[in-house]
Amino acid sequence: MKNPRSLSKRERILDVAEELFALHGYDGVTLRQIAKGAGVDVALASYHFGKKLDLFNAVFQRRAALLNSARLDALRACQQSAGNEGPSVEQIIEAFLRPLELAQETGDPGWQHYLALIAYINNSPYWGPRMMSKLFDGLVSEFIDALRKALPDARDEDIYWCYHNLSGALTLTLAQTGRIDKLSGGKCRSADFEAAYNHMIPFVAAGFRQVCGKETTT
Amino acid sequence: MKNPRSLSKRERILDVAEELFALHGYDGVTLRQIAKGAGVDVALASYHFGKKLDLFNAVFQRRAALLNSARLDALRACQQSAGNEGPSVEQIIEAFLRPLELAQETGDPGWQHYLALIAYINNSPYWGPRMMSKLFDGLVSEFIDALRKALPDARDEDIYWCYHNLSGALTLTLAQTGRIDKLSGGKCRSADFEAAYNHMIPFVAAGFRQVCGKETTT
DNA sequence: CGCATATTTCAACAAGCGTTGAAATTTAAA
DNA sequence: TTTAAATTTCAACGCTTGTTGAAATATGCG
Repeated sequence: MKNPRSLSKRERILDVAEELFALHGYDGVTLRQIAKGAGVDVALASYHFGKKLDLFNAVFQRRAALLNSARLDALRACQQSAGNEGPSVEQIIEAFLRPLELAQETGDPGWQHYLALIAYINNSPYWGPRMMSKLFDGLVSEFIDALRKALPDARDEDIYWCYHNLSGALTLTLAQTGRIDKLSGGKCRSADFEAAYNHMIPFVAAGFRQVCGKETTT
Repeated sequence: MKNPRSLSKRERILDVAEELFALHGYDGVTLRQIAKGAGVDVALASYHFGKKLDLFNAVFQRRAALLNSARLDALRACQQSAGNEGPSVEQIIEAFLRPLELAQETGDPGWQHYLALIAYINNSPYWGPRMMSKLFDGLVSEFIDALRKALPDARDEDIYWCYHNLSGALTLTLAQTGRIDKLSGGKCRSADFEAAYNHMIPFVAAGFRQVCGKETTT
């Protein structure tokens, strides 16, 4: 009985945990809330995942590999199509951001909750260092290498600070706080990731060029 | 006995609460931890502030007015010195960011914790809409008005998205997660706000110009 | 000092927490 | 159908939580 159709309840626990953790953070959610949301007994979460922290990690890990490979594929693709001069800053940033749109493309609301959870973790002084590095530093280093090639005159320090700005803008987007909706009087919608990226890509690319000097490619 | 020298313990509770809330979030901190950190009985927090949520709000409000007026003063100052063409994008962003350096200038570590708390709240889908708007929307609107004048060709929508990018980059900086320290191999330090702003200002200004069209002023 | 008020502690409460062992149920193969 | 394993629930545990009323202490005024 390795894998019967018990996926249902186990998966439902992950889905509810994902949504609640993204909204209220690790300490703001109880196992009983998760169980109630999933229509399941409290003890079932422990049976499937162990401690509360293990469940948190399971939620975090569930979509990590898929997300990482989607972004890495996008980077490889734009590198391939760019010849030996390498891709432009815009193309690299596009590869970094566009795969995140699978959150709406798949129609799975879980992806949106997951990205909000990433934002929560990335912005947390406690969880950030504990969880982000192990899973995302490899990917980020690849993108930074690509940016270094596209900006050969740049000092390393400047590239990292620029990436930091990119990461912050992205993080606030993923967090979905809805603040821009109110500020703009409805002209902008937090949920419109495509509009967010359409503005973020030229914005960030111009910032990189300003701080990190001119490019070699086009 | 309106105001004897009881400021000591009351203030210590606020200081400890500020630091712990910034690090672990609202639900990640107990009143007993705060009391223990302040060297005080649990009940004292309730006596001075009421419910836990009231203490949270008190921490949030304590420095809000001072911070807001410092930033507003900086905006007024750069508007005054800029003649009737108005200040440039750089000058406006500088006025938005530089006052935050009082966190290190005053030598009061509480300011750093406070700014990290702002970052936590601003990035939270739960607290963001509940707390940021009432206190900061007025200030933000003033800065956006100034940016609109400096970028007369821009569509409103574009300005708000660009501000969103600025806000995100700033938020991640204030959160002090230390991720950039590790990623850069020590070349960049999260605690070095001056370096962060020195990179953020030209980065963001270039982004605004790219997305929002050319300026009228110099 | 003596007194009133503000501050602080003490002690306890009801409720909710994560976790666990054992019982009940479902499942899949024989 | 029988059987054994996987899944799910039940019931309870020891502990911590936020909050509160009463007691104790400190403070400042006349």
